[in-house]
Amino acid sequence: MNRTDEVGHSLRKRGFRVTPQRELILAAMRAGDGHCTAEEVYAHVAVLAPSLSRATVYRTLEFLVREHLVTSADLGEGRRVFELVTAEVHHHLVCTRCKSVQQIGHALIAEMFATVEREHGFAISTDHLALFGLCGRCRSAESLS
Amino acid sequence: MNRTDEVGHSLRKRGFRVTPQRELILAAMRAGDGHCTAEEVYAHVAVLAPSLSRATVYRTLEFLVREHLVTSADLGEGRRVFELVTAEVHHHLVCTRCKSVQQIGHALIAEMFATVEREHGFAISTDHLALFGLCGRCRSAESLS
DNA sequence: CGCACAAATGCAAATCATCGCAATTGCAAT
DNA sequence: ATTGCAATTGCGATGATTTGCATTTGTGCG
Repeated sequence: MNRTDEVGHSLRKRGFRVTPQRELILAAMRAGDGHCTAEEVYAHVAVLAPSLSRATVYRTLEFLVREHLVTSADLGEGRRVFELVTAEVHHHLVCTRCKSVQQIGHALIAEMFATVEREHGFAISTDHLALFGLCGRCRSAESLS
Repeated sequence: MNRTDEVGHSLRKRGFRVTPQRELILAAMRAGDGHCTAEEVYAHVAVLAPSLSRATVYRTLEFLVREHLVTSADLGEGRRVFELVTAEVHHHLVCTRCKSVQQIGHALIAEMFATVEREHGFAISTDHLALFGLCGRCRSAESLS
């Protein structure tokens, strides 16, 4: 049983449908390198299924996020990206100067989440954070000026 | 010298202009209860200055964020909110179930930021985080079902 | 199989947000 | 007070995203 079937089964089990549109959208996301914007998914899918509407892409992505099969993060400047949920939970550091994006693991963040939960009784489920600031290179460049 | 003058002075000192539009937008934000969306600001100022365009509101808010006079956060559901920078840096816990929003201080977050900086050489400047999850009440309700 | 029904889609219109560019206008220096 | 210049605005166009509603179509069930 491949991953497509697994996802399909898991959706059906929860009372949702597995439509050709959803399969195409998931396939498009698997084909990409990880992050993709809604428009990228649409462009990819529109080749195979020209009648598939933008609205369906947006609604499906939102649906997949709601069902925890996909995560999304706003990397600033209108760049909202989507990514299939994989084993590795991670977050991003976005440099506001050079726009570079680096990835960090979940450990540090999880620790902070645990403290918040302990002190405020609030269980955080955010699993794809974008944190803005200056990367190492830009910090050096900045301090020279 | 009131706060308006202070902001004006601080902007001029940095080579920016204090225009009637900017003053109106700042006044609208002070009139609100803290958080406000771009559309709310626009609706508020459009009464006094119908010719003030939406583009100016969006550009001005973005400008004020860039100049650290305003912070913004995406509290989910397409609601990007803006807030005047006050003394107290804070963040928000947004319950995905009951939509309640609670505020937390900067201390816990700052600690995590410091660790990220130490381990990744990245200086985070994010000062208004929205973290999603379940509030105490909804966690109890959830565990019953 | 074929049916029933709710879930999902497509379309078009509404909404939210951004952008290029010409015209305007603060403001600092005469 | 006047002037010069760059910052800012308004406008209209464009792009991104969401929504309402009629229609289509998976899915479970007999």
